[in-house]
Amino acid sequence: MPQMSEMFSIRLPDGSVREVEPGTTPADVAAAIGPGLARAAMAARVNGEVRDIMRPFEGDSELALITARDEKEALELVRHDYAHVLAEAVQNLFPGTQITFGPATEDGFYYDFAPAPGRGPFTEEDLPAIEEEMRRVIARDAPLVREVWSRDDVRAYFEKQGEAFKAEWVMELPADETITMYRSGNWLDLCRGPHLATTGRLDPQAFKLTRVSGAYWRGDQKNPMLSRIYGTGWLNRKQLEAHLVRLEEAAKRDHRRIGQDMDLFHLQAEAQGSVFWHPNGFVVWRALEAYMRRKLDAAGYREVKTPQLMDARQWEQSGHWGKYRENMFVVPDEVPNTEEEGPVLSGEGDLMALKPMNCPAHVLIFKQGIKSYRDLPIRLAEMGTCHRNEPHGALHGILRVRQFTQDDAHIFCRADQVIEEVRIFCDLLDEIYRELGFESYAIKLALRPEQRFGTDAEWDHAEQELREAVRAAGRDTAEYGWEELPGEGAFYAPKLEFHLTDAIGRTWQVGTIQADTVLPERLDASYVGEDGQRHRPVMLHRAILGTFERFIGILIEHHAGRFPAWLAPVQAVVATIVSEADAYAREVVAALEAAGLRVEADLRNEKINYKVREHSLKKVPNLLVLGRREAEERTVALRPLGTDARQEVLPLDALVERLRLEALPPDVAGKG
RNA sequence: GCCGCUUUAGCUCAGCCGGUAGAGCACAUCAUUCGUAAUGAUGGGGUCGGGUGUUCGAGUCACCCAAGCGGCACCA
Repeated sequence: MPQMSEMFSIRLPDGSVREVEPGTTPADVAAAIGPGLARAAMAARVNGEVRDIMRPFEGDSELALITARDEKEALELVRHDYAHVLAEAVQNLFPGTQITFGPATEDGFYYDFAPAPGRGPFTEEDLPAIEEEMRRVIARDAPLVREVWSRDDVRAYFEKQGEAFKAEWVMELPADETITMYRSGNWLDLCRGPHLATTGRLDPQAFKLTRVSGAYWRGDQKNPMLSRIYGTGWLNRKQLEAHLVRLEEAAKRDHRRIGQDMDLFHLQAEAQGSVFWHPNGFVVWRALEAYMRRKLDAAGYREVKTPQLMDARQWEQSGHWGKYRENMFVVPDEVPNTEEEGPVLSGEGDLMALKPMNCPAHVLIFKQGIKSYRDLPIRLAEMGTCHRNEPHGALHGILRVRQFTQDDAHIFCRADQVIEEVRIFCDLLDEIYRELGFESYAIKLALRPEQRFGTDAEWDHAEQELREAVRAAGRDTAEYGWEELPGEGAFYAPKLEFHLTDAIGRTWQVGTIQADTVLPERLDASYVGEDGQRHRPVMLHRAILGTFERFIGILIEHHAGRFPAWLAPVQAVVATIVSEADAYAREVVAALEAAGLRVEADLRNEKINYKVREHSLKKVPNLLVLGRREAEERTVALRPLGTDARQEVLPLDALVERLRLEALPPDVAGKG
């Protein structure tokens, strides 16, 4: 009979306790409870830490077995294992390939490789063969065995294997870290784990390699570029298929595709990164802009318009020339020499730059005349068009462009007004996001970065003020995904970021507000205080939509092109069935236009089926069908977008009033 | 900027080993007046992203450039 002290007490989630001998593993406990659980158990949570199910207990422990029901942990485990299997498969097929890192991601996994000498990066053509080999590795069902190694042994092993990256990495692990290797057959990887008991626990039909790409070693542009293989991985085939369907659905919402289908805008090489807004797309822009103007007017902002071009010396003074020049478009202030030479310049003129942001110009407006503390806060808004020479690889549809228009504003206020102004801003932004049809968004506080201006005391103060403002607005809660992001702030100030969640759960950072004392200082902005002395105002940089280009892109994807009526380029199409209804159709169009609606007539000699299809694909919110019957009875058959053939027939007057109300912008609709 | 892929008619795409370009939709004309997601026939339309080279001959092969796409890096 062994002494109690030699036994470990294992406490299970139901509160029961089992005494086990040293060397016992969670898998043993699972087997003792029942064969079903033994089969289902993928890993173990031991004292709060997820561990291998075959790793013996090291003392008295709290144990919870992880099964597929613990979806978050289970997915993370299988994805990490798929990455591991991917690495093994690649090395089987391509000897000489070096392994580096391979983590789980949001919907799958990736692994970064250094291709063998003489062999280029992997291409998509390699993927089917690699998938096959992964299935063979899974089928071999080798145990994944955790082994504790010494740092020097690991380095010696990888150096011998020609694995320079792994050998480099192991030397940089923290001194107190237990270094583990995972063995699958005779294949070894440096890995923290945990892993499933064997590769055969993976479903060979629940993963798919999706793409290849380059990625810098350790995420640093100065390092060599590795070849990354991405995959998506799930617990079972059904989940994988559901995921692939979701990807297809997301692709259908792509704003570039819808922008073309609905004739909203286009992009072309001659104006790389700038948008050509077509009449349809610009309707959306104007409706959104008019809405924002009403909101800002009502919130005490004054709108301004400032120059596109300013002298380089001004940008020097604001600090942009030093920090931001490589992203600025600089133009010489001179005319071409001769007509023959075309746009050739001598280079002798002064330099000017297109504004990459509006802040300095707003400070210059603030500085005109003397401001009293009584004047503050002063809220200057601008639909500010800016140019930034973004890295070309960053450009993406209309979401990331080189010319864009911000819903920008700068609030100049006293230090004691910052919290209240930020709080008011939070409320305004909340109202706008809801009116624009977004049900949820998250608020993040981006804290001081490593490279920054100002003292720690100033940062403490600035960060604390933003925290307090969000608390005052009642939004520092889980509902608003409130969290703080260390190191993510701008170099001159911490910032609040507002991330919208769209209809299919993706998030987009759009709004921001940041409290800045640096620029007022650099540009010598001041106001006269109660004490008769000059003081520096605080400058709050803020945007709600971010940019019109990006926000409209997000709206397109959020609504999948089916805009609410107030934003829709065409709000209704009047489609006739027979030409006898043409005259009446013109009357209907005139009545709707008189009510302020954007209407088009479709009197073409086409079948009604054809017209329904075409306008449905163009996502026109209301189709008004007129046949002989409607013309005689002076009614309209209304078919709202997305409904089936059963339409509602209304008298003309009622129809006009109904569509008029439906097309009111959200800020007007509530007010009768 | 870095890695990979792509670029053929307005759109979506096909063109095997190099032999002088094709489909569907769209567009135009004609016929059809047909009640809720594609009526039929006929027709027009492309210096195959740009450049250089290899070749008797290049949409097809090689190299350079550009743009687009997917990532990486960037995102005051």
